[in-house]
Amino acid sequence: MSFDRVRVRIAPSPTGDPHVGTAYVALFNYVFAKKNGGDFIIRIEDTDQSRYRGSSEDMILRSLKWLGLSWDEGPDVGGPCGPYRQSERREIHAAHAMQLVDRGLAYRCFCTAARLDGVRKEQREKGQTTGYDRHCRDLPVAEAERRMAASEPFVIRLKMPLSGVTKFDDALRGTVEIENQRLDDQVLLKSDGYPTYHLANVVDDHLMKISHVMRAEEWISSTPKHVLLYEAFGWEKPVFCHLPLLRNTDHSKISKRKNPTSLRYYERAGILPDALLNYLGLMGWSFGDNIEIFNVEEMTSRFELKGIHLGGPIFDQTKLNWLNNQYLQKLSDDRFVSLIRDQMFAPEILKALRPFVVERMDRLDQFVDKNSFFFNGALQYDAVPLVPNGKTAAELATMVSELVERLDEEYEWDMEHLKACFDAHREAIAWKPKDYFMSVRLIVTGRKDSPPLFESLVILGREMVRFRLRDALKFLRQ
RNA sequence: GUCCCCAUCGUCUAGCCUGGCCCAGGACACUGCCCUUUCACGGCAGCGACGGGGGUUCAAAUCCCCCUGGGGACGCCA
Repeated sequence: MSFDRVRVRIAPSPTGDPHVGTAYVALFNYVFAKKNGGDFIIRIEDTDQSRYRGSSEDMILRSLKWLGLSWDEGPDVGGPCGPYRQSERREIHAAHAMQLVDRGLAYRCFCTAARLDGVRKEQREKGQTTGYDRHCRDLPVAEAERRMAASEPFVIRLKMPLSGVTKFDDALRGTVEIENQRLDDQVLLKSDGYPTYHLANVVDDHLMKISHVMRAEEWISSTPKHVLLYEAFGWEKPVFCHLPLLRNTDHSKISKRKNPTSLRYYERAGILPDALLNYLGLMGWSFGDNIEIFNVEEMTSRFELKGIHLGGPIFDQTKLNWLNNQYLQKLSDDRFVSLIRDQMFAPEILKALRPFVVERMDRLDQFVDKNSFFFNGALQYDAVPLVPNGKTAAELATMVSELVERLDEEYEWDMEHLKACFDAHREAIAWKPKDYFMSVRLIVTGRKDSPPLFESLVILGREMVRFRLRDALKFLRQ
């Protein structure tokens, strides 16, 4: 038997802002599905309750819609293979894990996190590869039963073969193989009853009849584990295809620390969805005939998996801007007007702004100038005294980089949380409030006479604030 | 460290599979010129790459090997 229909999926994890890498993988999956008359599916992989963020799923779906990518099945539209949210499929995953235990292909492991940490630490010190030492692999059934009865927490691990080689064919790279003895006894089911990525992914891909697994390159090394799982269940494997990883300018995997990665940032920065999609289509793929400007339909008509170039492309803001300019020039009057009016000067933003700005202006014609920082992207820092008296640029830079770290940890973006976060940081480094907040104010708003700081931060949004802080950091360190 | 993946201008890439048409084409960026009351757009020109070494071959960016370099993975995260 083989798959009678092309079905692909993207499986974002709702742990934060919608990521540009998700859009990248989504585009290629989408185009591949359309090219082959298949289905494009979205499945939410929310199996990590510690990192789960309630609003994240909505933001992801919203951003993908903004881009204009539509899906045939997903958590919001449903479909024949639902539910499309993994947290709602826990019983299915647990049952599959148990099936493997019953067949002797998986086992219960009672090792504590502390023990595992210790094992890893020791391995690292000896210069060995870290991995589970299989302490519980051969636990007598009776003992396992006894400890279970005593309600000791446990996980279920897959019994990897101790010898031999596991191989799979990557649609772009050919055969990839790895010696089984290098494979860790992967956790399938966590002690909280949720599945790990590996289990949930394989089970759901199979149940959802996914024919091609197109995902980022970072998954290559765990693919053999997935292959072994397919084999343990006796299921037909999909075609695996690992896409290159988007990179920062320093060639590392793209990350929010070094590059804006949130789709919401690009939307707010006024990048047009078509331009972003077009740019993403240029990453590792080319249209041919020296044509660089194309839409998704055109990309679909020419798309071939084999045409994907495997070198990791650097996400270059400058070229994105150029492309966006090309699209801007082609916009119709109506579209241009509605974008400026509804997006740049959205009524919600103006309303949110009003209470803080009215008292600072005498005439309407001052509005744009006094509040330009709400609408601008990068600010000019050479004309403002960012560094307080008595401090050095290096000290300010250190302060800002710590602040960015702290803000990245802060999930809630409201007055209360921001204030607590800033106060804690300021106290920790013992800066005078005046120096501390004036520097932040200048960095974020570019001027001394701005509306109240926290209100401004809230309205500006996390993405723009992070962008400005990092931008200032670059300025301070140059 | 171990394993895996990758390797053409600074960046995105074409060419590589099916060696010769490639003293390597396009785009971004950069520089200069033109257009222009400014800036931008646009046009033109310039700068700029097959990582190194071995093979195979009449012939290698293209095939093979080694080295180097880069990246990823080594979690009860995905």
